[in-house]
Amino acid sequence: MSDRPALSKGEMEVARTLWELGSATVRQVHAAFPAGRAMDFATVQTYLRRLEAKGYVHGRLEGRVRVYRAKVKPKTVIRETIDDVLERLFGGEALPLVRHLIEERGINDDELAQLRALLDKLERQHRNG
Amino acid sequence: MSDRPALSKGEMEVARTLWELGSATVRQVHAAFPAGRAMDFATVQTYLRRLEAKGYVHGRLEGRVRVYRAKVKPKTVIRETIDDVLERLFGGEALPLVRHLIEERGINDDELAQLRALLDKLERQHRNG
DNA sequence: CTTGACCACGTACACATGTACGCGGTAGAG
DNA sequence: CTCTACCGCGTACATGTGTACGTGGTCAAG
Repeated sequence: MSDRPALSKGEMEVARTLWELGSATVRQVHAAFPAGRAMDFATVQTYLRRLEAKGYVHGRLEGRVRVYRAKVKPKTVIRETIDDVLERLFGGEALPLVRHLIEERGINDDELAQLRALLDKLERQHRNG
Repeated sequence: MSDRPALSKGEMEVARTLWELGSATVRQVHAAFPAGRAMDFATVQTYLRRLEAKGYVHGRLEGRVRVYRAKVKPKTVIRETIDDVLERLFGGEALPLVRHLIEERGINDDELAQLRALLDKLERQHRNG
């Protein structure tokens, strides 16, 4: 299923930023980084280059500036990443992770309600589908 | 919060096996590896050494054999790992990940029921606590 | 005592990752 | 035209990771 090399933590952060921006130059990605998680301009540049080498983004020279845009959708990357975590931490089972998230991390009333709605929807789909 | 160096993928697998065994020698960990995910004996050994260096396990010579046991609980590692994933992939929000797990990965009726029960329990806790 | 099985431990090594410098080119300011 | 600010790109390098070999020592069988 997964063909491209997986993303490292750092690469992931840069990819995430690029997804948010849609399309951006090195400088823009660099600038968009949350304060407190600053990294050097050149570092961002390297990450983008590596992301391109791995096939996750595509960069095109527009004038004298290279503009990058994502080639792989966040959903895909998220799925691959989560699949991996699931495999390594829970033997591939999704439910234990859901349980962990709900039990160990605080879920507030609002989120609880959203979850419940989600379950309702799923149940309807099961019945119909 | 997290002080020890994070576990790499491979280290995680070995740690997981050790958690299952509770306490084991290199050979036992090696043998306990699921077929299809075999790795060399020496590789397991190296991982255990590194896990010890990172403070995750503790090995003691019992007779002429080194017996390893986990120093850090799975729950702790899982939490740190998930926190990390959450941070990098979802900006720290737990709900989107739950949503992803429920929507993108198949959850069957049985699991759905379990989830629902979990939510009920949580809701009671919220009301009482 | 000799041989074989087994093990701890040091060491190795290629590739990945995190982080960054510096050269050489160019667009715009003066 | 010259200076400056900026940028692409090649390169670097320490550390992390995946994977493993070989040496030397020890217990057990013969």
